[in-house]
Amino acid sequence: MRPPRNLRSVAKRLLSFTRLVQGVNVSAVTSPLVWEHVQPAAARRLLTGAVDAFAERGYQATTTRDIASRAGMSPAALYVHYPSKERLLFEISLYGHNAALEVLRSADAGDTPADRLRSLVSAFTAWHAQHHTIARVVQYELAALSPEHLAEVATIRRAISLQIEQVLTDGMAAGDFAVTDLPGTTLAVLSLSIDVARWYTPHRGDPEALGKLYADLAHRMVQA
Amino acid sequence: MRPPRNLRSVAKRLLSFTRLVQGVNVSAVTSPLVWEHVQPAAARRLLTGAVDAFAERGYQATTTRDIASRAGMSPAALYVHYPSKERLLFEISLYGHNAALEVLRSADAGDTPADRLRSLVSAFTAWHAQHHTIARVVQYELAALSPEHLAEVATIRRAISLQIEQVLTDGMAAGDFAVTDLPGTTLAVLSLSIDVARWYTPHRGDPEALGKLYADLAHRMVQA
DNA sequence: GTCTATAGTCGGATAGAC
DNA sequence: GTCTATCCGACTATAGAC
Repeated sequence: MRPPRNLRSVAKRLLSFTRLVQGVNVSAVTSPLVWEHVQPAAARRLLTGAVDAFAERGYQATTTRDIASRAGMSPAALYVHYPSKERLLFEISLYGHNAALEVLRSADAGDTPADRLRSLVSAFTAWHAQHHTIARVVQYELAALSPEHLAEVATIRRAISLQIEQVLTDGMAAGDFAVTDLPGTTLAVLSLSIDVARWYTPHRGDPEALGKLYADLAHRMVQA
Repeated sequence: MRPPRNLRSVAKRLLSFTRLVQGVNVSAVTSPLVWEHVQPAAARRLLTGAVDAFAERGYQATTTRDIASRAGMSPAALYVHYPSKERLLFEISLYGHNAALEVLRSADAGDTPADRLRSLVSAFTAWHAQHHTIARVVQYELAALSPEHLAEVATIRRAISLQIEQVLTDGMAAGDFAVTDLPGTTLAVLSLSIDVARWYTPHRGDPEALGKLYADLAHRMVQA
């Protein structure tokens, strides 16, 4: 005798939705405030559910049923808002890359290259900690994007890299930094912040404090 | 009218096997020398195929058909040598973790904490570059392991972390290092090397040279 | 130990009612 | 815009011949 599938799936979805609304579901940790521009609310719920699922289990291990369930919907409802699972990934990845670049551009301020570098590394690191679920999708799910979508985010990645490379170049020109391998050191500085997305969880400390620590470490790596 | 499936699949497998034997298949880059202890040869071909596939596409995106095909076999033959796809992942992950720890233990030598740290970071970084396919599986596929298998590799990961923490502690005690946040700095040093697995490809330079650069950067991060 | 064939399950995506 | 129901392909793993 088969279980009453309809009742079970409805109950599961209601439970999931309730937990979401009450905000106590530990797996649904993405702040909805970040995605306020995504309308309507159902599309936003799907997107935040996808971010959490992709970050937790990876893109390939995440099912559309899982995403829909986190948003309190049936699997079919997803396709009203997004044409495919990959498109959902792309929207997250594109937004995340742009957000990371914007964080860097806003942080590139200071009287000396050293001040600028500290500000950049601090902000970039804190962003990866604060938004570690989005960052995980940004940094570790590139291979799941379609070739066209990958090309689009790749241009943003180059801009991010250039932002760090420029301040190192300026610091070398001013004699403040001693860098023998510019591309290698650029990559190392970026790398330090990016890897935060791999291991960070909220119980591992305050994103701002981590940013300050990493700004210090990065500065020491390059100073003359 | 259906295509002749038998002939097609046999042809594909023969082609795959031929490329493997000739060693010109860019997707089959894992050196068989590393896995000489895996016997018989068929099991070793499956394992190296799995390493390459997992590193390239991720565990979840890799099919048993893909692995078998890289080894020049039918999907069913895989189960003669391994009871499941997850077991294949575990064998790779366990071996990789042990290899990484062994590299650190062998490298922990030198007259001063600074020499030891440089040696450790240099070797750990070079290993992640040299064996970037294995390293990618080790660092990015933990979530796909069964709880029991994950627990087993987690103990090795703690030993790896301790190896770095110890030399930092010794350097602080000797007054050679100025480290304010020991756990944070330990993680940062490890992080720098681990992230190499994410971006490294052979065209990005010599593993040994990268090791030297990173040893220098890590030393500068902590020196008094 | 390898094969062909397939069982049994699940996934992305669609159809059509409301 | 959401649902239920389902298609259809692909997946892991197994059965049984050789």
